[in-house]
Formats: sequence, C-alpha cells, structure tokens
Amino acid sequence: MTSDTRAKMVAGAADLMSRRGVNATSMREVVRHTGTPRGSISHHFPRGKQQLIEDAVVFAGRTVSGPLEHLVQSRGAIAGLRTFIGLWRQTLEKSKFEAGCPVLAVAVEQYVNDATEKDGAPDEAAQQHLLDLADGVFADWQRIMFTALRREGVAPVRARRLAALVIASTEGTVAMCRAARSAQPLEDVRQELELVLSSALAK
Amino acid sequence: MTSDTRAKMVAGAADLMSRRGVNATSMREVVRHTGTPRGSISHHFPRGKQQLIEDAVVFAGRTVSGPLEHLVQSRGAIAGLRTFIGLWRQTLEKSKFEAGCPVLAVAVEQYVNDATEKDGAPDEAAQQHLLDLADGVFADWQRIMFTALRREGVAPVRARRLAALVIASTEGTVAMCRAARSAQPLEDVRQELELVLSSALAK
DNA sequence: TCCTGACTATGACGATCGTCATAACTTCAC
DNA sequence: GTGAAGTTATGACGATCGTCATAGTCAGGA
Repeated sequence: MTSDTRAKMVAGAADLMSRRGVNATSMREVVRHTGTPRGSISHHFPRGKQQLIEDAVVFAGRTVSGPLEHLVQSRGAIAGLRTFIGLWRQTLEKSKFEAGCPVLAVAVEQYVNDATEKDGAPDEAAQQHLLDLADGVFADWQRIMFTALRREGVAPVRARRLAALVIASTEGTVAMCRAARSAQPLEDVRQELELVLSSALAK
Repeated sequence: MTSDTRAKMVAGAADLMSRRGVNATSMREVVRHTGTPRGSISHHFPRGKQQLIEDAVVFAGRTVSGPLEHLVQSRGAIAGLRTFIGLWRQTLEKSKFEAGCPVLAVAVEQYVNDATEKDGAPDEAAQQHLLDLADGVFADWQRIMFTALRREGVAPVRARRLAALVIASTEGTVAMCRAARSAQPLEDVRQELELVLSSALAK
C-alpha cells in the first residue's frame, strides 16, 4: 500500500488547518499530532509544507464532496443542503467548535514561508496555486448543488446563483459558529436556505 | 490628539490581518507597513500583539458598522444590504482580491503566540477573548440588519434568521471571491439575497 | 547472505518571531 | 534652563519555524 503514514499526515494537516489556520499549522505539530515520524516528511512530501497543504485541501474537498454527491443524487437538492450543513455541524460540535473548514482557512489566509523566501516578497506562484485549489474545491461543491437544482427544473443562471449562495453562506456560517461557539447560526441559515430552495423548486 | 501612531498601527494591523491572516501578521511587519516606530509598540500596546489584534478587530467592526448603520436608517434594509456587500466589493477590488475581512480571519484561525506560551498549551483565555470580540462584531452587524427588518415589518424570529443569513453569506462570499480572484460570487449572492429580503418584506 | 531501495531518526542551519531592557530623543510646564 | 513625562531607537533573548544532510533501520529479492 502507498504508505498509511502519508495519509495520516494529510488528514492530520487538514484537521490542524481547520483549527488553527494554515500558518499556525507547523509540520512538527502535524507529526506530533498524528504520531507519524518527522523524518518521513521530506520523503512523502518532497516539496515540503506547500505540498502537504495542497494535499490537505484536496483531501478536505473530497471528504465533503463524496457524501454530498451521493446524497444529492439519491435524494435531491434539499437533502443535499441538509447533508452539507449537517456535515459541518458535526465537525463543529464534535470538536467543541474548535475545528472549522480547512479550505476556508486557505481562502482567508496567505501562506507565507520564511524559509524559502529570503527576500521580502512572498512566493506569488505558490499562493496562487493554493488559491486555485481552494477555488476548485468550492467550485466542485457548487457544481454538485448546481447539477441537482438543474435536474429539478431550476433555470441555469438561477441554479448557479443558488449554488453559490448555499456554499458561501454555509462556509461563512461555519466561521460564525466558531466565533459564537454555538450551532445556532447554522440552524438559522439552514432554515432560510431551505425556504429559498423549496420556493425556487416550486416555481 | 491621542497619538496618530497608535491609530495607524491599528489600521495597518487590520489591513494586514485581512490579507495574510492573524498569525502571518507580525508586529515588525505592521510597523514596516505603516512607517511607524517599532519602539512604540510596547508603549502603545503594553499587552503586546494580543492587544493590537483586539483593537484591530473592533476597529474593523466600527469601520463597517458606521456606514452600514447610517445607510440602513436612512434608506432601509435593502439599501443596507447593498451597502454591506458594496463595502466588501470595494475592499476586494481595490486590493486586487488580496484583502478580505480581518474579523473573519480571527474567526477562522487560532492565535498562537510562541513567546508567551512556553508550555505546549496555547493561551486559552486569550483565544476566547478574541473570539468574543469577533462574535461581538458579527452580532453588531446582525443587529443593524435585524433592526431594519423589524422596522419594515418582518417578524422577530424571521428577522433574526435573515440577518444571520445576510452576514454569514456575505462573509463566506468574500472568502470565495478571494479564492476565485473575482467578484462574481459576490454579485450572484447579492442578487439572491435581494430576492429573499424583498420577498420577506412584501409578505 | 548480501544488496538495494524505501522509509525513518536526528541534529544542524539560517531565519523570523514576540518580548523586554536600556538608552536616546522630544516637548513643555515650571 | 531644567526636569519630567511621553515617546522612540536599538539590540538582545529564547523560542519555533521549514529545510536539509547524514546516518540509521528494515524489508524482500538475488
């Protein structure tokens, strides 16, 4: 098998990133947190921390899009919304509102690596690539919602906007729940989004 | 006057936090970025970086709630929504999608300070206080929207949910725009939110 | 058995970080 | 003018960081 160690590092990095953010997640902490050998970092991730973060972002993307796509295809858009919000609610509550969304962390922060950037300027290309990956994850989640809405009769333009609203508001709400240390905002937003979607479907 | 230096530091910290996040914003960079004297840090902020971040969060909160409250009171909830989204759109475009929301950064990250935390455990109380402040800013913005909706006839419970939806989705969309380096998501979400609000007001 | 390749252990390197102590510079009432 | 208080300048301290080089371990095929 392709090394269980590597997978544990990626999952651990995603978890830590969702709690502390990208820059506050050190590779030393990842191996401490996951019980993996520090010496294996440069073996499994030759491009270093940058590569670990990249893998963590797409890992987090797949972790959500898997169940989401499944539920959406078998039970429709509204069930997909409930699944999406329910997944984040679980993450928040199981971690006592410490963990959030690692993809959002990448979208909010700017990754700076002092070691490889001797000169003042941060590595432009590396940051752009991380943003591309985060954008790709968001676009993937949106695509799933979009497809479901289309299949249930919503016009293309409207479906795109609604999918954007669902993903964006959920991500924002996850952060607000973290700040409030309460799942109340998620509940409020879920109710309103269900109203919006069912009224768009009834049209 | 109570030291122009101090104000510049706070504003500069808020700007840097919105671009890089909390942990990637160093005090040395704040003084570099604002042209303020490094030696004045411990004079104006005896509690150090923690205090600077706290001040930056409430500064960012006021910067938005000022215009927002004004527009909402003179022209109503829908105008308030347009103002709120318009402010973020300006921030994003003027910075070429590098700057975002510093309050969101606090809500997404976890502030860790190696200097004052010799032992492994991060300072629990400090982090909680930052979250309280971020939560307070979000609550303040929500309160403004809530009051406007109430005044225009929306039932209390519904008004609370709608206010939460507006703030959360806008914050989430700002992050998504940063990832996409495009204002398109903000435009999509704005349109849908206007539909939701006007239909709630027409009820 | 031995060798080869994949993996792990460990410590050094240069850098930045936040904080602090100390000294110098202003400003202005007295 | 001369203190004193409010500021600013500067460098040191201990810590962590990401990376790298080197050496060690350990499978399984020849």
